[in-house]
Amino acid sequence: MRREVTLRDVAELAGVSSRTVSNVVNGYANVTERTRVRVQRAVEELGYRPNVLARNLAQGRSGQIALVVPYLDTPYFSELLQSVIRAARARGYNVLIDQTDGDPEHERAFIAHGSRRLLFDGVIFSPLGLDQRALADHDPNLPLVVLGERSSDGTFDHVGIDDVAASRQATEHLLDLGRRRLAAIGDQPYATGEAAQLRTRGFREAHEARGLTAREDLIVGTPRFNRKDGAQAMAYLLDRADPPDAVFCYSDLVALGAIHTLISRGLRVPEDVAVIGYDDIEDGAYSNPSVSTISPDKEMIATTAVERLLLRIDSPAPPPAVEMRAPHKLIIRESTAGKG
Amino acid sequence: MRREVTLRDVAELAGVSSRTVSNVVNGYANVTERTRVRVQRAVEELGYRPNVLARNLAQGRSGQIALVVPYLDTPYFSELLQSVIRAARARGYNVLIDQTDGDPEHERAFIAHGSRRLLFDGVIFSPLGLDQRALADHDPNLPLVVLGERSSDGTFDHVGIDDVAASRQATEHLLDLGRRRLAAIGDQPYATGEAAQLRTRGFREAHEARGLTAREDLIVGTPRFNRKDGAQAMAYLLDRADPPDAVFCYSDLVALGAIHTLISRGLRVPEDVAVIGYDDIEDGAYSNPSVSTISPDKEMIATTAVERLLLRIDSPAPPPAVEMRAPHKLIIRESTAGKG
DNA sequence: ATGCTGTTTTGCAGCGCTGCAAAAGCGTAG
DNA sequence: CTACGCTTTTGCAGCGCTGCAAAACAGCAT
Repeated sequence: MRREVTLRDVAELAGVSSRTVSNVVNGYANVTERTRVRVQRAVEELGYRPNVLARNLAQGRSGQIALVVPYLDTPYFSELLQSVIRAARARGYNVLIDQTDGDPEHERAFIAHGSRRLLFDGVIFSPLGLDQRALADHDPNLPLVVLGERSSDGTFDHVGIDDVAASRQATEHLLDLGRRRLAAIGDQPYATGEAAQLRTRGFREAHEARGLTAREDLIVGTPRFNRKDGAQAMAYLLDRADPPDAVFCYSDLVALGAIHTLISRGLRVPEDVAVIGYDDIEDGAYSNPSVSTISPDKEMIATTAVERLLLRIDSPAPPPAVEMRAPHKLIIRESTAGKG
Repeated sequence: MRREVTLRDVAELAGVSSRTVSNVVNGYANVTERTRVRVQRAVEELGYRPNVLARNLAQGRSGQIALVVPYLDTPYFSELLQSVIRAARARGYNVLIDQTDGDPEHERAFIAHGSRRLLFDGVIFSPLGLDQRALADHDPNLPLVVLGERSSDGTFDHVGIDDVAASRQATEHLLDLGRRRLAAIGDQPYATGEAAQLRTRGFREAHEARGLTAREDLIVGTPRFNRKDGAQAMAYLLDRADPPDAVFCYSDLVALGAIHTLISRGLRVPEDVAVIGYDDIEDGAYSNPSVSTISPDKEMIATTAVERLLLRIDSPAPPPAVEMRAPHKLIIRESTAGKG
């Protein structure tokens, strides 16, 4: 395996200094057309390609950002991931992915002062296991953008949607159908369950706004937002004396699990039980029945997050922390509206 | 922002040479307990963390591998991705992800002699837009492991499952149910459609093995293996004079799309039409009806790929190319067997 | 003491690039 | 012909680490 071609090799062939070659390669101003052409030719003749590692070291930056999410096989995240990669690539950055499984230690390792630090210039982070307080304890020099329901403590940016309003909207939709025994699946009444709690709040507020009272006994918790938990929670609800006639699920996966249980028990969706989800993943649009849902603008969340992060990376003094709300909308499908 | 602590800083404090500090930090042998402790203490006192960028340059390696797949929001890939990350992390490597959208240019850029080259020490690549010939034209110095249905040309390793056998098994399962008008959805009769063609071959062979003949007019092509294409192809099949009584879909997403069409037309699955998919994605297990499928051992594919790649990266002379077959199994669910 | 062997520590060069500031070139004005 | 300001090119140091080979040390036998 022969040695790689270096700047110096090109310089020698072109008869200029290696610094000039660097200038040409990086498209700096103030290079005469004459030399530019000469260098360009030498570059091509030798098949020179810059050594990213050396450039990184010299510049003290890696040109990479990390995207840290709890689960990659969750459609919501894999759909988001796509948009993040696209946005970052457009700005010349690579994306390093990591899945934490919601493990607090793993999450902490990514935002703490650690040896991985230099591998990325900043982090887009969707926390699950770390609560608000633990989040505050991040490497102060690490540009950080947080996704989801945590709020900013002033040292990082935060991008999310208005969960309370969205949940309220979803619940109101169920009430509009005339349903009155509404269940909610997905509550998480502990420090790291902020997202869930906001949705529960929206669920309650929707009732109150109509002079109704949410049935507290129909609010069921789940450890995760996946199909299995949804299926189990639904089974639990159906085994009660007075099962619900509508269910607000805190994610589409939960909704899919719940629907699976309903159908296999011979119930009809939405006739017997209407179901609405949250996240607008692709599966929900093609399932039987298709799933009504809250659709956050993922593309916007991703591009906003990347933009803010790069701004943070590039600015010498940390810019003021920003709270950003991406828009969302209610999408009505068969699981609440029935067949067309 | 103050300067980072370097090896030299630690060396000074500990009263040893910077090389010794390096030895301690990297756990090299031949360091006396006395010095190790002294250095260790200095490291902690100063909060030293090695600069990965500098290490990379000095060692001429990046400690990263790239995983290049066509689509990240396809559950098959996002599930695979997880396992790859886990396996790589266990061996001290980070994973850089890229999605190509099946664009041949984009794919080529990743395996060709290019400036990104140094960013990763090797690539695990699932080609879609590049055919066998284009694949051969990769940077010979790039350790490469290819996933899917291409076969190796001797310059890279290949990991996949036996598509023909698996497809045959799926088809035989449908025949065992007594169905005789079998359709196949997903054929791609062009250079980059090797995966599809192997599945079609298996479909035909299953018929032949029983002295039957596959209905060529019921083999439908699709540009991609997603829900929408599955839904459309199914609609096309149902509009025929003699619609099929069973369908072999070349991916679970295609199957989910097909089932969606069937149900919305008022047909019963599997009573009227039995459906089997391919890939064993999680959705298929919780859909209504749940989807019978061919389940490739993804965990094994991922770990094998990573292992081979690292072997290739670490060995001075390129090891001989290997063709590896991961096991698969037939999973029978409601879409062929009905409710349990 | 001296030589020998094996272990531990060190010094230096160099990975390939970019930042910085100085040097060279060049055109115009005095 | 010299001076001045601007553009273009250069040289060098240094990013922080590791590879290599030499140096220092230690233990033991002679």
